Amino acid sequence: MSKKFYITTAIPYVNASPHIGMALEYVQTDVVARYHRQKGDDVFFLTGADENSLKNVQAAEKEGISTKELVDKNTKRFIEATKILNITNDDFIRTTAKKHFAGSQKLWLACKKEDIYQKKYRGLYCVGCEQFYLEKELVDGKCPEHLTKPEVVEEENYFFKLSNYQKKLEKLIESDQYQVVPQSRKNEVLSFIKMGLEDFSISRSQKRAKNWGVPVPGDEAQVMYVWFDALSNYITALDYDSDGKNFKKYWPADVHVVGKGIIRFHAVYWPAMLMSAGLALPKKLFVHGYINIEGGKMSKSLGNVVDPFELVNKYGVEPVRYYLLRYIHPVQDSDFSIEQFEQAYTADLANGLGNLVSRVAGLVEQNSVEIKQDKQDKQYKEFGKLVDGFLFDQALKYIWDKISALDGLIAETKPWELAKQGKTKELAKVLNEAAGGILQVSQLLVPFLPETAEKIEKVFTAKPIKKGEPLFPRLT
RNA sequence: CGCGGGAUAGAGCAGUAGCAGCUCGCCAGGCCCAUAACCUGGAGGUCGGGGGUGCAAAUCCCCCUCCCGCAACCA
Repeated sequence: MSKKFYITTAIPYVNASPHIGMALEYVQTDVVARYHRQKGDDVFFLTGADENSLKNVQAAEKEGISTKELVDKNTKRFIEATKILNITNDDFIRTTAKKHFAGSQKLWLACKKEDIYQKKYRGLYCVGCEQFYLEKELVDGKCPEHLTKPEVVEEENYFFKLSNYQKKLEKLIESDQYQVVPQSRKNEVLSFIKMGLEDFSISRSQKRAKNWGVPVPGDEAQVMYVWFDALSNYITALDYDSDGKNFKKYWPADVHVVGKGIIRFHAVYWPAMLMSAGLALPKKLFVHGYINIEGGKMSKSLGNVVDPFELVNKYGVEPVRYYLLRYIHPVQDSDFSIEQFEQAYTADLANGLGNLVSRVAGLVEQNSVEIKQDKQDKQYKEFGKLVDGFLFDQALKYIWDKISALDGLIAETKPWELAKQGKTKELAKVLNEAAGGILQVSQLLVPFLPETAEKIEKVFTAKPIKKGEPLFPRLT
């Protein structure tokens, strides 16, 4: 009986095409999913799109198209991104889906009555931005964007009584019953909780929501605040609405993967909502960092957005996956640079792995050596720990240390000399060791660079073994 | 006193107490099987600054400087 493993990414709002940051999240999550599949677990990997965000409405207005058209168009781009990045998600939830509407409404109704209440909210609202501002965010009492005075708007909304869960949440996080990784993020969450939790709004008026989003059950005048509905995607995708078999089988999530910007929603709001509804809680929250460009934030207005499509088209999927996993720090913010990317390509992929494969395959072919497969599945405890700990950079370093050791082995044993001297026995021994090492490397590589791993395995299990084309041609 | 992250060789980074390390670049040698790839050796750092604890600190404690994010109904 295999173990179930449910892993999710966050669902981005789709007001624009996906950028490299989302690609990072996709790839990281994909590695964990593939790793668990390789171990024989019954994996369900979910990703999707938040289509109910007001940002989508605003983006559609700007483009002069309907919101529906906009989300259809942009969600398609996110789905394409998962495809070109070779992401193995089992489902892609769109929050405009019927079952999502039904599911998030069901969750709302499942929450304890005393946890959801109505309250008047009063705030400074900028019509231009269509959002509320805090006093301190204003410049001279004016909206920093439009330089106009915001209106005082009063609206009655539904609130969630987060304050009821302060103690429970603190214990939940503290005890690692819901484990926040890395530790520094856990500390951040704890100190946030300890500062005192305020109730948060879970609805807005239809008017403010522009008639877009999930209606509050029993109150047509209100639409769910996007977080309430967005978070529920993790269960609605499993057919929570109909109490489907996926929900029964896979919930709770084993890992939620999210960016550092939305940690509170996942570490605090989400478990509180689930507790209120009497549902099981997720087990782990992995928080990754952001990708910076030359030390600064990536943003459209600065025109420094890195497009994953362009990268993949130019260099191929596997180098992009490799770079994101090896040189973008798994949890800290990291700089992206194309120079570093190309350097990694040349040094690690072309000169390192690619060259080693050609080298050994060539030696085997030239000397017609027979490579015996020893099919013993070796356990790499240390390596497993790295992947389970989301230390993708170190896991790849571990693999590349092996590659480098194999290059060292060849330099030391000089197979070409053994061949000249007619020492066929020794030659066969050395080349078997090298080929065996490469096959081990390809096994370790499977979750990270699936296509490359497959190619390597094909080369070294072929009969007879042939050198073939370079895995990673040199950049010109 | 808002919260967090960062400051380590020319560049990019790893390293949470025990001789300061990796990749690229640079210099010198080796090899010639391989994608002008591979291997060995070398130069280059007072680990942001100051103080403290320890036999021992990049690593723990305190103070300071600079950089970058976030500041809850914003994904």
